[in-house]
Amino acid sequence: MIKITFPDGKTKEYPEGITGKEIAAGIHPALAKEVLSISVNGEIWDLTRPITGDAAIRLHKWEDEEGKHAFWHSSAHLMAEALEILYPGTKFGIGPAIENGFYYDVDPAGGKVITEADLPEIEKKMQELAREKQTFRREEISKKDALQLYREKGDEYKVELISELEDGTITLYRSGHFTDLCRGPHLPDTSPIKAIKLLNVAGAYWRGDEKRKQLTRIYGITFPKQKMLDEYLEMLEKAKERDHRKLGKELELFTFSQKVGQGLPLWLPRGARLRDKLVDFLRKVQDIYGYDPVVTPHIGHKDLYITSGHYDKYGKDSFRPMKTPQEGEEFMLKPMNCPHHCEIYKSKPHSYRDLPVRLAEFGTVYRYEMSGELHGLTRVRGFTQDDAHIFCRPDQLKEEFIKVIDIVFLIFNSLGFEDYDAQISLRDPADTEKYIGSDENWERAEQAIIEACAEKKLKTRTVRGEAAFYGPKLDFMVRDVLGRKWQLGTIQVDYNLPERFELEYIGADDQRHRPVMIHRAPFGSLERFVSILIEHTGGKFPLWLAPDQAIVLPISEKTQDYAKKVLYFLNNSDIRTLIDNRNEKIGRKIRDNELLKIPYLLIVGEKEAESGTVSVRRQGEGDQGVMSLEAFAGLVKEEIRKQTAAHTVNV
RNA sequence: GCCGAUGUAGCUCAGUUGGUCAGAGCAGCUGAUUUGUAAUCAGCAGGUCGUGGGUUCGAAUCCCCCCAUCGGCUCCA
Repeated sequence: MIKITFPDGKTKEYPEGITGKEIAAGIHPALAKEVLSISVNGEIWDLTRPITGDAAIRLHKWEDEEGKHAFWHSSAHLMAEALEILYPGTKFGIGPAIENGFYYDVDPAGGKVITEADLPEIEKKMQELAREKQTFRREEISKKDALQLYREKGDEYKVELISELEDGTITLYRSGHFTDLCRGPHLPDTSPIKAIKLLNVAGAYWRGDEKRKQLTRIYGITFPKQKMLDEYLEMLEKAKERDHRKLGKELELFTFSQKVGQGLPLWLPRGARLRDKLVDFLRKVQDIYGYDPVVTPHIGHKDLYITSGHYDKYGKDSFRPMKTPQEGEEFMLKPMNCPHHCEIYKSKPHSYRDLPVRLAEFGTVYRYEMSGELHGLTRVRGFTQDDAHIFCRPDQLKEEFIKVIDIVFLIFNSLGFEDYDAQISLRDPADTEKYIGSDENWERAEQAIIEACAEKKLKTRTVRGEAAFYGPKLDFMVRDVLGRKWQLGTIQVDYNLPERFELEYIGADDQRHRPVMIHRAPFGSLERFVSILIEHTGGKFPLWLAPDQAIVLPISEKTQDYAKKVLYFLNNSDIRTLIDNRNEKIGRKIRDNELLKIPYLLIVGEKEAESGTVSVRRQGEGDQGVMSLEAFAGLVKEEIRKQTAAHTVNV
């Protein structure tokens, strides 16, 4: 007998070799049907794998990540089996479960190109196979046998994977006619896989290495019930409605022109107004936090970037230098503001008493991004950073870092961004070659970040090897409507540029010292920030940011004069107001302006004209009743006051 | 950059096997209507079918180059 400990701490004796499935069935037959995988002493197992010693277990259902994981992993195998049947000779790379579904990287035989048109057929085959209720059988195999198996099969990808594994840890899973090298775990059989949807096909480099062969990656998702799949697909459709590229067009926020060039956004009046509001907001915050504004040109001498090291590192990936016609001097579009700011720092001597010096600029930079990377406003070739560089003493590093985290918090709180990841990126200790700077400085900077995050109680994920070449950093990442992650705010420590630009300050000891630099951009770039803001709000911006806050809708021409009075009154009260003077019925004006997501629609007819009032309609919420102009202006002011109260700065 | 898909009026889309196939709705313009909380009616105008080649008696439709967009991969100072 063995002792099994349940998550609630209770224990029970079972015969040796009992399986998760049997334990579940013993608790309740219904549970046995729902359970998908089991954790045994913290390791996720198949439900059918015999437990041979005392163990702490957890049973996983669909609601648990571990349950979904087994479900989707098994689905990937099911798809692989379907592919092997439909396209014999297909070779297989890896096929993991992912956050939403699964994929498999495959190399079809005979130059077959799998496209989206093939997906329905694959889905159909998967359905057939799932209904066969194929069992997944786990099998331990020696490295030698595994290698032989896949050499015979001619699958060089699996051979490569196996050759990197340790003998004694290799397992195969067999289901139907398909055998896969796999760590598991899997469902007992394929029967729970009821609803299948293959989503898209993409190219993916083998082992993520662009120098190696590109395999065909097929993404899919499966569910235990058709209804769940329908709901998932509906959710995806809804998310697409909030895509900033779609809303940007519909709400006339920004556009692109092939003639201007790809990845170069054109901000339309409504978008520019929104952007200006964000800039005003951050300027105010930065004033309070002791930043000094600076302005620098869009181009800089090539020598500037040779000094900064950017030319060496990124010269090939930048827009090519341009030459002056007479002297042939080379200039570059600026890819970074920091070299310019370093020169500003150098323009006069600094005392330790002056530090920190905080130079801020909404600086527009240009970077050559590969064409396949461009994406709406989130990834562009010309963008404006809410950039600033803090030059401080080494002993001020942590405190300055904390202040920047405060600014990021302030922005995220003000705009209701709650769902973000904070990632500390440290250097890869195994490969210190690719980084610039002394070990001692790296160590000190990494500690400062870690401590600052701990002090601000910021939940972070630490990733080694993700640091910039010049220093460690803290990034704030958010997701777009389709779940893709993007970096917004960033705070980066840099010991490198002060060195390269020979920046100095005079210390209390009357000696020259080198300052430390912090690069920071709480929005990241205005383009990306606005794209996320659009998706986050679905285009319904908070009143203080809305490009147009109200629109006056006269019922007929008879009330146009009064409507104009209302317009002037509100504009004079600093409420951004428009008028809809079209010769249309009121229902039409309401519909069109609701769709433009203007926060307040003010309907004025003869009744309102007589009494000096407006009939107020809040976007998305309907009629709010009639009120005087003064009362409406007060309402708007109060709403804005509440929204911007979150901006209160505590320094 | 790589793999795959897509590209028809400002927008959203129809165009069957190459032969009145250059269309519709919305937007725009003109006129009528003077309107009370999510689309008033009528008329007009608008496109070298992404660009450039090619095949053909004939190409939006077939082939090739290029450009852009979309989904991924890789990259992201």
